[in-house]
Amino acid sequence: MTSRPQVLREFKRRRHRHNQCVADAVAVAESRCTKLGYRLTSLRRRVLEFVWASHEPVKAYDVLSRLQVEREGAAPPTVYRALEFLQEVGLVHRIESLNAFVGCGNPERSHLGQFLICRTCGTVAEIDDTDITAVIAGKADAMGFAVDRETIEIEGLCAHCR
Amino acid sequence: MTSRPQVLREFKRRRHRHNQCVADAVAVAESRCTKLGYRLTSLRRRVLEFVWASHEPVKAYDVLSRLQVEREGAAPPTVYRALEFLQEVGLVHRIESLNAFVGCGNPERSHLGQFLICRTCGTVAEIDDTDITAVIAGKADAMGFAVDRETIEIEGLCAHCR
DNA sequence: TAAAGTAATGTTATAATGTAACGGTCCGAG
DNA sequence: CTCGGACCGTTACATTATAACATTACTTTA
Repeated sequence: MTSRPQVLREFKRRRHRHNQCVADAVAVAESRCTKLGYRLTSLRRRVLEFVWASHEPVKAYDVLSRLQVEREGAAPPTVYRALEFLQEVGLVHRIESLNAFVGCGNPERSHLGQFLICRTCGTVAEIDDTDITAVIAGKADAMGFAVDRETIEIEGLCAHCR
Repeated sequence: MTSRPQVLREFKRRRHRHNQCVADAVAVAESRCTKLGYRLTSLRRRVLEFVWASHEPVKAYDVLSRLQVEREGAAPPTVYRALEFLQEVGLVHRIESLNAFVGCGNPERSHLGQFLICRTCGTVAEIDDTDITAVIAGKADAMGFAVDRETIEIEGLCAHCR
């Protein structure tokens, strides 16, 4: 098992310029959609911003509530469709164990979905670790299993909350 | 990364004496509950049997339908309570990405929840792999994160379905 | 630029999944 | 045998998600 350079995104410090996180995410989204020929409509951008409202997973119906403040006719499909789009483009991940969504800070690199979830503060860190992927791929391969998608959600206590 | 002996449960052959799987599971459940001082009531046993009806994940409401055939008053809480109990005792795992449940064949050893899920035949294999756990624990540790629970659900194609 | 085609969103309804709360019943300990 | 806690019945409701069809907005091309 060789160790290679990899994306190790960290838990955000409690205080940081979060507006910047959102702005960066939107900028990345713009360029990614342009590159792929998809449309980041105002609805999709707004939903993305709501998902990025924190580093905690956000529920679809919470996004809906916020959306309804400014968009009268918003209904569940409005949100679910936008979220589905954002997932397909890799801008958002779904956390299966929480029925919730988090922004992906690095859509170019990762569609894996390896998450550390703090059960106290709720913050999620996405790690896109090639060693983990490699070990799993190796084990799966030994069983003749071809991996398509991995869902890895690790619950525990983050460094801040210990 | 040293390789140690580990439980590598296999995908079941298409044709096998499945009654035996169920019978074994119930026997294990009996002895485990006895050992821990819990009661495997007839309701809980029946729900366990329904979960073991196949090697595919079973939905709570499917269990409910079957239960209602023989138990007039069965309602969602009936099933969810039994499933919660079975999970706590380690006899059943919840597959988060499917909102469904599978039996655990080896409750003594594993509460980890590492699953290979074939997207064609739906069959699930539980692997309780110490290498995977170790790699993840190592990475988490490097970030100061203390792991409580891991949810690992790998979707792909099993050897049969390739 | 107008028409036609496609993508996106609005809208209504409903499906699927899960839980709260309270009351009754059963079972084992004393 | 009776008391207390565990288990289950029952009703109601909360949460999460999708189907289906109508309308609007955008893009392409003649």
